Amino acid sequence: MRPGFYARPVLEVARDLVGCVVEHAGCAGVIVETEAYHDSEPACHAFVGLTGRTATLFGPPGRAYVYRSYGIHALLNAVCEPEGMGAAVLIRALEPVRGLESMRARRGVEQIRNLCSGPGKLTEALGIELVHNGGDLTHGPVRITPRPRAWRGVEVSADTRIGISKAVELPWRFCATGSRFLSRPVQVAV
DNA sequence: CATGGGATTGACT
DNA sequence: GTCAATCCCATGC
Repeated sequence: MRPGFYARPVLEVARDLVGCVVEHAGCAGVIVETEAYHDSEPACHAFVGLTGRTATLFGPPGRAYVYRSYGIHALLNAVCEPEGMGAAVLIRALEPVRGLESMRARRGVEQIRNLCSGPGKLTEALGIELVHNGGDLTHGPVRITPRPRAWRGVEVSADTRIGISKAVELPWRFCATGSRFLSRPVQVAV
């Protein structure tokens, strides 16, 4: 990504990352779902301040923050805002575009829609592990590249975040409108 | 040092 | 709808 892309307010980056491409180990997918986290609100790991666990979140923008969830899954985030701010964008779902056979082998499932439709699924599909925590997302090995031409005008929908117990009301989830590869559908207003 | 709580998923009723 | 699997680490004594 261009210099300074990640050193912006996390809500802007979360919206702009939709349509961009995550690559690792010969696999790639277009981001169709993200969530923003910021140290000002209690759902963010950085809310507790600077600790060993959250050091990456407070570090330079444009790095990967990878952590283990529920003892099982590795979840991929992009660190945002200037160094010293604890903020990141959680990558929640991809539309697979390259390396589908490798993804199928790692995931043990065949259906394309089931390969990367969740934050723990996409890290398993691409082979992203805890060792990638702190890595540079512009140079790899885990990389994020700008929107392909076909995704430049993608429409983005906002929704509330998933799977958290605090600050549940914030509309900080961003999805490619109408995508069939989301972890869950966007809540429709009644 | 002991405890407890997850930014989840898949299997099962 | 329920529930277990299972790792990391912040917190509190």
